[in-house]
Amino acid sequence: MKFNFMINLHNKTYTCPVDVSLSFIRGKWKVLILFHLHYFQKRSYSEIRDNLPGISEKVLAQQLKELERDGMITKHLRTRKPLRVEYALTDLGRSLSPMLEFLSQWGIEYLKTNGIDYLQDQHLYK
Amino acid sequence: MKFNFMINLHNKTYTCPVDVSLSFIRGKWKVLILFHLHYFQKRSYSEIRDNLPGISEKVLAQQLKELERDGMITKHLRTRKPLRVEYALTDLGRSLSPMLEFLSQWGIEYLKTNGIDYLQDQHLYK
DNA sequence: CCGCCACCCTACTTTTTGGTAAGCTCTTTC
DNA sequence: GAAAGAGCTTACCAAAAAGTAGGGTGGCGG
Repeated sequence: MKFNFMINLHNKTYTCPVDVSLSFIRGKWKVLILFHLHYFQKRSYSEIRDNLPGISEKVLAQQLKELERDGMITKHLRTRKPLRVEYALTDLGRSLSPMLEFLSQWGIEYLKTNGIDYLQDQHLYK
Repeated sequence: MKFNFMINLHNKTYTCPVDVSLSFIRGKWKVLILFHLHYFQKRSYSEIRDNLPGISEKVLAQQLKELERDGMITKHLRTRKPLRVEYALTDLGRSLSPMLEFLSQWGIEYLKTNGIDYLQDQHLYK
């Protein structure tokens, strides 16, 4: 039983629907950004940046742009005079929420079985 | 509200549990391999290869090794005389099944809203 | 005994991705 | 009016990931 045929979409080729899904979340920080927005609903540029320790401005701006282009997030101009923006998930982005939650829970579980209690630690560090 | 502290595990640093989860499935083909094994239960090296059009033997062997090292899959020696092996998900690997199913369904949905009926096409190509 | 297939491995190159550092506008704050 | 912060951009460089091309063993089928 084989079904190795290709899917063509947006001038790219995918091996299967999973591959299509993955194309949206590839990139070191994308899922983290999506999870962040899932968790906080609306966030400014600097709020996202400050909660992703290690990300560079270049990469952040880049991935935000790609996520916006792909219809996963929106960028809302709050004020133009002092430039203030707000990022949030779109409906499409929100449709990934179950996965984002799953990844978070799975990670917490994995840490627990490896002797790290994330929730307790979170409490310690706050 | 901020909680930017780090998690240390296996000599690496993670920003949050989601990041921990992601570390297991990074790589262009890993999720595809996992989904494949989720779908077929047991598969040989060449069965996996033939169902991932475009993957090189180098990368396949590499990612299989990493997945094995990370406890996601097992490699079972079926026969030694003619070397025949069988890859399958471990319990840990199987614990990702909900996500694998989700990614597949999400991709199918996405394709549908973009005018591609995957199931129908699958029928056509088989 | 020739070739093919399963099951890889290795050296090397290319591509992709991410990081560094700096700069720029506008605005509020001291 | 200097500094600092939001929200970026750009040029350049490094690292990571993936691709290419070949090699190798050991059956098995003809």
